[in-house]
Amino acid sequence: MDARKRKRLEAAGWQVGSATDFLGLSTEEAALVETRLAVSGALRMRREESGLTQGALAKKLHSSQSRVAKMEAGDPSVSLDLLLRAYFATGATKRDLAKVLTARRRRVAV
Amino acid sequence: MDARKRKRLEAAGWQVGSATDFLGLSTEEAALVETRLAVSGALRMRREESGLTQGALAKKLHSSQSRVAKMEAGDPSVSLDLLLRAYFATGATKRDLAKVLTARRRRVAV
DNA sequence: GGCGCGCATGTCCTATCTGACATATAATAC
DNA sequence: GTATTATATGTCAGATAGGACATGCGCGCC
Repeated sequence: MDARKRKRLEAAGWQVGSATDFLGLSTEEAALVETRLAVSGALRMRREESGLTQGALAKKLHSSQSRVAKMEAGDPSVSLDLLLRAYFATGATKRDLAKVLTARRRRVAV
Repeated sequence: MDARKRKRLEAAGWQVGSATDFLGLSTEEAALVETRLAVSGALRMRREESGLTQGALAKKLHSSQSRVAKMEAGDPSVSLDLLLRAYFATGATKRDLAKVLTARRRRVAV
């Protein structure tokens, strides 16, 4: 199974297990998926905190509301490039990103 | 701003180099580019420190030597997804990534 | 000199991602 | 009720990134 396919499956919530796990692929993919999720969560937080709608953010990015929704949903069809572009467009900095990457998984407010 | 983005904006009818700069686009692009460069530099460092050739790393990734060369050169044809996949494949963690993002630009050894 | 090794660069063809659009759902206001 | 607003989901043509391959460059070695 190639890495791309694998990524798609895992991001979609699948448990992909096979011999390749012994080659470190699993760890590497996990880190990537975690990174994506961390950014997409942080993006939603920043957007909501700045009172922007998905449509408004999309306009800033010259993108579309549906794509912003997919970013925040962690949809595997969204690249990290686009995710980060959106994240930075909310005013976040590299330093903010670093924080998000080290932060322990946050419990959502209720 | 890289040529592709510029082309896209211009094709969409924007004046690049003037008004759009005030909308935070410039800052956002800068952060993205800096992030890419930071990762690509860190990748090369980790690869060399672990004594891997570009070809060997490529094999791990099921990619090719030329693409690894492009990653490390910061070539715009390489996505952040691929860059991070490679970085994590060297054994780096999210925490390592966070460090790289906050580190002051390092002077290359002479 | 030639040979091999590691890295860089450019060009294919194909796979994947993107913005746009349509449409659906949910919540609120009237 | 239905209108509006924000978000979610699916699809598609066109744009872009992918691996593979060829080739060039520098360097150490014999």
